[in-house]
Amino acid sequence: MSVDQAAKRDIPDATVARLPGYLRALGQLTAQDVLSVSSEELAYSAGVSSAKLRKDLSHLGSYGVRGVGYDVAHLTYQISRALGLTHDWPVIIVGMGNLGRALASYGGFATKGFKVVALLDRDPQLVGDRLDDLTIQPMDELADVVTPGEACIGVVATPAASAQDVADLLVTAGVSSILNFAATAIQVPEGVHMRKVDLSTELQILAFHEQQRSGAVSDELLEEIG
Amino acid sequence: MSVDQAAKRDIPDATVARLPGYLRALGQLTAQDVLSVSSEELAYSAGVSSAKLRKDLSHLGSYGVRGVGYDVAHLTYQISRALGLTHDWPVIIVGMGNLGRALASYGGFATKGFKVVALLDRDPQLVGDRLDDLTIQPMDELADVVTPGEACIGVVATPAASAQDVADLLVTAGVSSILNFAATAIQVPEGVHMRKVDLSTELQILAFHEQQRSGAVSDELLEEIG
DNA sequence: GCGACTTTGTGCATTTGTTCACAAGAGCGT
DNA sequence: ACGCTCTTGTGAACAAATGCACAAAGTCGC
Repeated sequence: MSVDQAAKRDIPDATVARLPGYLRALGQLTAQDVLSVSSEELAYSAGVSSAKLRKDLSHLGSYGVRGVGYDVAHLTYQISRALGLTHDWPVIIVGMGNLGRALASYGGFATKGFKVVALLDRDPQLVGDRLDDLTIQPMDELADVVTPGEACIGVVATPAASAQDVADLLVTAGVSSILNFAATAIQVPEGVHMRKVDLSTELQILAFHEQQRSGAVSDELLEEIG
Repeated sequence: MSVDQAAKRDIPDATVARLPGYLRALGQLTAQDVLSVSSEELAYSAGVSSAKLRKDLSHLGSYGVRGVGYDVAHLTYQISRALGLTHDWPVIIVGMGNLGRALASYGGFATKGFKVVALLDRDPQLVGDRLDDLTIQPMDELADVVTPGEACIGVVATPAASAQDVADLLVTAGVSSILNFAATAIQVPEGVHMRKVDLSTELQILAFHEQQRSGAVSDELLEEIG
């Protein structure tokens, strides 16, 4: 095993979760023709502390220059490589309701690294509709769009009720990474990676903090009175 | 300050982030007329370990019965209360493109706890369109829809380029919690809570793990050969 | 009532992540 | 060549989160 691979192997999860943010900030700098950036500046753009940024980057290797900063283009390349974005990953979206359609036309895929290769829906009414360059296909064509041996990411954008069934079908077809937008937890066998994105979860977390804030205000008032 | 409030005060962030998942799992149990559930079962439904679930719940108080489990209705209430969902929070959505519209009609809001009170967009073409029960309003009516003194959650679903401007406007209008769906990091003043949901970030994290997997496979092959 | 059985709640050890503070470099002017 | 200034990279201290294992506390059958 090369040293290089060993270095990649043990990038902490917390760091991996932040790398896309750095990549995006670097993209904005590139668009502004900025050639070099300090950890302080990049950290600000990405919304983290500079110490955290430097430690994160140190897990990838030593790509900065002391006294100067980081070369925007080179760091972009190194992070892309660490994340495995040197080639495009095929993405399949299942569920062409409001959300599925929004996702399909979302610029997020245009970002280098992903390519939507198929849109699926169970509803015969939707099958055949065109969206951008793709035609919506029925569920039973799933096996045809997954290339055996090639890794592929499945996006579940169906109602909660069918999310588990869809996930099972994806796994059976050989998809080993699933992004779940449905409003339910889904179970996947070991070895399959699953991430969940959920509007109401995020709102509820915000609600908690709002409530904490108002609670704190009440307490201050109470203390003043008491 | 009551003991109760003190207990709520120091719920760890990691726990808060998982409470919505428990709440959802409990909702499904309620729908199935299940009255009582063990930590093992509930943990499975929510996709966490039972030890983690029990420790999480222990931060809210002691609402289980040893040897029996948790009362579904009571635990639902306690978690709702801890999250501050005992009354509805008003939500404003800014940006009525594909994503904004999908969010507005998403069932996630129907979940008890939130109520969309306004839809805004900068584009005069969209202003006046109706969506469900609401009419899309121009940006300059923002001040009118935020009730002074009442906490409110703002959802940013605009293109990346205008996200920061929109966030600034929201903050100025008095919104103190922001959920950002735009493909960019935004800066908010201290005291304002901000969370970010991003498709490409999630895809990139999945890509990283896929790449790790394929790397691991290569390494195994190399070891067998060597 | 009492013992067998079940499941919670929690103290403790371990792992993971963050922050601090500074030595080690690298460029620059003289 | 040398010292000055800047910024990285990192060891070490600190904090947060997780997982383990079991005592405490309940139910149930008899």
